[in-house]
Amino acid sequence: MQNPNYNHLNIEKQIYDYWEKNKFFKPDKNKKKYFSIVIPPPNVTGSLHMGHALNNSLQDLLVRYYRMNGYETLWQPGTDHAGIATQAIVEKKLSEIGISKNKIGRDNFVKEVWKWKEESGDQILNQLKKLGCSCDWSRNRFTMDKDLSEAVIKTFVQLYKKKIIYKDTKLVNWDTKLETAISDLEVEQKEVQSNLYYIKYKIDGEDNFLTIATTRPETMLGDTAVAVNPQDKRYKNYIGRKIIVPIVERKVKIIADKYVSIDQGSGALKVTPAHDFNDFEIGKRHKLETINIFEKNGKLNHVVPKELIRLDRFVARNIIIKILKEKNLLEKVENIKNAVPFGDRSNSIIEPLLTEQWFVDAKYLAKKAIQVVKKKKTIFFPNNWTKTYFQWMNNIQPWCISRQLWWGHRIPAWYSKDKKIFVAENKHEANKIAKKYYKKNVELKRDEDVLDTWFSSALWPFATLGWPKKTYELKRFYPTSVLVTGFDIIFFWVARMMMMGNHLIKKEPFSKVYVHALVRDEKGQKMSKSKGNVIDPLDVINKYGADALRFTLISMAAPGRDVKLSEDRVKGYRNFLNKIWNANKFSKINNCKFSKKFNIKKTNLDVNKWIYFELVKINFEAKKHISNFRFDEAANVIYQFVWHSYCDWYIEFLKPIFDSKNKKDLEESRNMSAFIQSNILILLHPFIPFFTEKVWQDFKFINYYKTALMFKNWDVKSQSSFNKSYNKIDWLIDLVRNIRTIKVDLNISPGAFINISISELNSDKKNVINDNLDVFKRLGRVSEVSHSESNQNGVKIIVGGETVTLYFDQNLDLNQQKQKIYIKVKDLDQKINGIKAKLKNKSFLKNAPKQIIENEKKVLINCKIELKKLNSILNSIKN
RNA sequence: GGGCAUGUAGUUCAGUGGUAGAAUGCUACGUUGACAUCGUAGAGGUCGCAAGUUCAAUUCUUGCCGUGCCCA
Repeated sequence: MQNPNYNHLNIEKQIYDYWEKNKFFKPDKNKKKYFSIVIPPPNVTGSLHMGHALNNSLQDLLVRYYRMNGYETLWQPGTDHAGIATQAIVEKKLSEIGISKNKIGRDNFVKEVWKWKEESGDQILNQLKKLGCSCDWSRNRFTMDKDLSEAVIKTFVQLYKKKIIYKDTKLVNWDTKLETAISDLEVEQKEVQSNLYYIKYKIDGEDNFLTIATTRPETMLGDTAVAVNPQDKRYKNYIGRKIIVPIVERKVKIIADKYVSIDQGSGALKVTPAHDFNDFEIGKRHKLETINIFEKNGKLNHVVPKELIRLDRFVARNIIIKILKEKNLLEKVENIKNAVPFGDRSNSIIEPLLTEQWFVDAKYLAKKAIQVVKKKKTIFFPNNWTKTYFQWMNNIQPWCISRQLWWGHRIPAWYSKDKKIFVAENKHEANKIAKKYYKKNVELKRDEDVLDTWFSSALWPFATLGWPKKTYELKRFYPTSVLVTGFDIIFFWVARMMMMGNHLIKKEPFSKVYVHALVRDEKGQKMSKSKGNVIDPLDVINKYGADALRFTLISMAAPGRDVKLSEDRVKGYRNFLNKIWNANKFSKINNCKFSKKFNIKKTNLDVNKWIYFELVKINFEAKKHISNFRFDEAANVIYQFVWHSYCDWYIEFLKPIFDSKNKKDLEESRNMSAFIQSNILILLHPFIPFFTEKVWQDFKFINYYKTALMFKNWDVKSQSSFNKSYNKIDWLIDLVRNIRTIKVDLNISPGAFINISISELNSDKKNVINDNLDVFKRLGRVSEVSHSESNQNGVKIIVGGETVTLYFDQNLDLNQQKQKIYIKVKDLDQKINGIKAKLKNKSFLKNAPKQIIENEKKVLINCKIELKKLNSILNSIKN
């Protein structure tokens, strides 16, 4: 005897081993069509969170679905090297044992990082296995792998030659804690309480002052102008004159620039081109001097007054305010809310800093990336992300790709002593070019910086397939079929892959981009450690199983909606697995399996045709939903079918058949039952792979279908002639429901048996009951079905327009029943009047489609019949 | 300020130009040989508000109100 409850522990691991040992995840070359996905490579430092769980559940669903249905399927896995994060982890680890990275030097440090990677880098991949992901692990890649590094270097050199990569001095977002440039996407604007200081700048040669307002008074040390709006009448006369920056006592020009808004602050703006993005632009327009006042760690440098040198910028701010107060130059201080940039890795305030960096001409690359989406070669789901994509691509800024780190792809640029740049794939090549240039051997020094991690990730969809080599995989699987990703990395990642793919391969990296939402807690709040509302997917997997978690996430993945995850939902779907488990137990007890003679076409029993017809319908719908990326709907229709059609009704139908001794019926039902059961596993496999594969094995379906469930296609033949039986059983179910309801209404125990008369039924309906007599009696708890009216007082009910009389043994209080019918009559009257009015309305008759009008007429007739019957029932109760 | 979503049952969410759905929660009853991680039945909705288009609007349009996110 089987355990009454399904227990996922042990089973999931056992099944995963079975798949892996048999190398089931590898693409099968003998297929006509292909389906490929590259995983959004998780950060090598990462561990599985709910976002990953959702993202990868969806990918696995797709991959399994297409693999089952005869596609050569590749799910390419791997991780990215996460420059900043990884370096920080290893640095911290080393410092715990008293080792500083500067002491051991670059080469040794990088060795330490590799050591760390070998030891802990696969954590998240193992967690993906727990989730059931069917990636081809034999192709696992890491963005720092040798071949991927080669692709990166090659790309850099190629883009440099085409002047798409260049070196420039620009303001970048500088992280003073990590001491590196970071991408503007890694900068998070946070609203904080700040002081807005109103500071008086003395006009040169006058005793008058202009007041400027700033939240960052310390940057005044680098001011090289004060700007006003040319339209501002208050300041018109001052334009072109000089003004003195306090403390540094620097004379700077008062300039006019439209950027300054008249009504913000005092209307006069201090301009610090070296430390503010907008000021930098103003500086360019007016050819202002840029004065950098910061060291790379955020402390003031030597250009500031002595007493401030080497002070941290926030310490300096307080001192400056003090000095201004003393000099009576601080007019007032306002408390305001403003947006301050924070680095999302270091959580420190980001400083715009003027440095020399490498850039990619993203605007140039964006052109093609925009085109392919316009031409619908790449399609977003849901479609509205297209807009976001265009908006960002159209306003794209040069991409700063150099990072002042040690961990990453080192920039393949070498410098001679006179600072001439030689970009080449290796030092040998660089030497050669340099020799040609100088006509002699010269000493070259390699660029210290590494490339942004996203630079290598941008090559992911093709570098993992072997590019720049022309491999089978590249030819077969590129463009990949679909990218599944969260919307938060559309800019980070999708856009970059699109730019690189279209430029380097001249083809879009993916045909479709499915964008899913974020996973939040049950109250809709973002999960975060500081809030303490994080649900760890691994805990959930342990408690309820990976299948239950997957089904929950998938069924809640409605487009454009955040997934609000609560444990109750997971529990509910765990119960669903248990329900199927027990239905299977029922099959086993009743010896439901395939016999050689099984032939669907020859099915005889209505109930078997009914469930088959239903299966065909659900199979069709589920397929449709999956190809439309409506995984929630797909999950839903299958859930409904399994629980409410198969378990609630079909198994109940089977019971009397299995109890009877009609061998033919028994045989047919055992076969059909096995067929439906196996198809439930087929439909559910992409959603809950462990459970379904396990049951597939237990029931030896592998012998009948000659394949592991993982490769069983979804084909079922439709049998349109079963339609009749489908409708018959539908009505029968309706009748049984009505009998149950009336028992509750009349306060009769639901187990009590009753007699019924079907004399008023039409012959079709009579046949339904006659053809399914045992089933009907059992489900309706009916002992006698008579074809004539008895003298006994019965209760009449109307089911699908047809009247049936029920006889109860006890004397009944029919008052409540009467009340209920009154309400129905009232509702029906209202409805009839509504339709009558409609049908009298000339413009309705003129404008509405024929079908609608015909339907209204039909409804009216049915309502009238029902009303008549209800009234006659009322009369009979009165007597 | 600009953009994108979103408002439907107590809750979480589907859905539709013509009769409003699911899951879960709730209530009552129930262990009948698959399953109490269960079954049966039930209650529960002015589809955010207002105007417009239409024979007909929860659905389309506009405005307003509320909520969330992204960009500046």
